[in-house]
Amino acid sequence: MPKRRTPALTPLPRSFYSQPTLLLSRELLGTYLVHESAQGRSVGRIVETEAYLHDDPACHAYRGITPRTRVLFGPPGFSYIYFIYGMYWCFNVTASPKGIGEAVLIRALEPIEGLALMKQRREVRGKTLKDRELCNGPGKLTIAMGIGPELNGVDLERKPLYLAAKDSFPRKNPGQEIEVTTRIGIRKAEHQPYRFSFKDNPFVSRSKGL
DNA sequence: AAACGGATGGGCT
DNA sequence: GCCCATCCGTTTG
Repeated sequence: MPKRRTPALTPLPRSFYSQPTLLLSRELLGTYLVHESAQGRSVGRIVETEAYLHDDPACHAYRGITPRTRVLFGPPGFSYIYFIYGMYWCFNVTASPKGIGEAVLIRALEPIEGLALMKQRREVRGKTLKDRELCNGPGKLTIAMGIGPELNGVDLERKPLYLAAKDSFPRKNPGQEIEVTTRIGIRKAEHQPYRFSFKDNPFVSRSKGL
């Protein structure tokens, strides 16, 4: 007796990632991040993003190509995963044409599928978390989704890590108004309105930002 | 509700 | 040696 059908998900094509980065940051809202790992499939709906542009001092690519930022200067639609504060990994989607280093940071997801697996991965000091605490931050969602450094630089057009279109699942939350605020946790170019989120969505990392 | 500090390690001047 | 696109528990108002 099937409890729930799992939809066949198709990765978004390269053309999706080829739009201007600020537009892409908006268009990413509502799409589904999918990781098909050995432990199982987990899916989250993107509800919060931040753009990092080539002329933007807060962008890792601002000072040019280094071993770390190499993937940022490649084609759009690849993963850029970096290590932060000695403990966490943050997941980005590369944007902009080859040779220009821009990206979109994925800051929060609404957990859609594989919640038991997410809770297992995110378990903090033996305590089980609420659904809204699983992916409401860039460092949290990589843990919940099982995304680590081994996935840095992979093509998001293919398994095991990819994005699927907004209509891949029945829409849950009403109210899809997009809110634009300043970015969180940065000290350079902190006034730029480069953060995008679904207004009043309970799964975003914070309700503030401006 | 907001502010604060500790954990913890790679990247780059 | 300083800076971090963070998180979590504790303290303070």
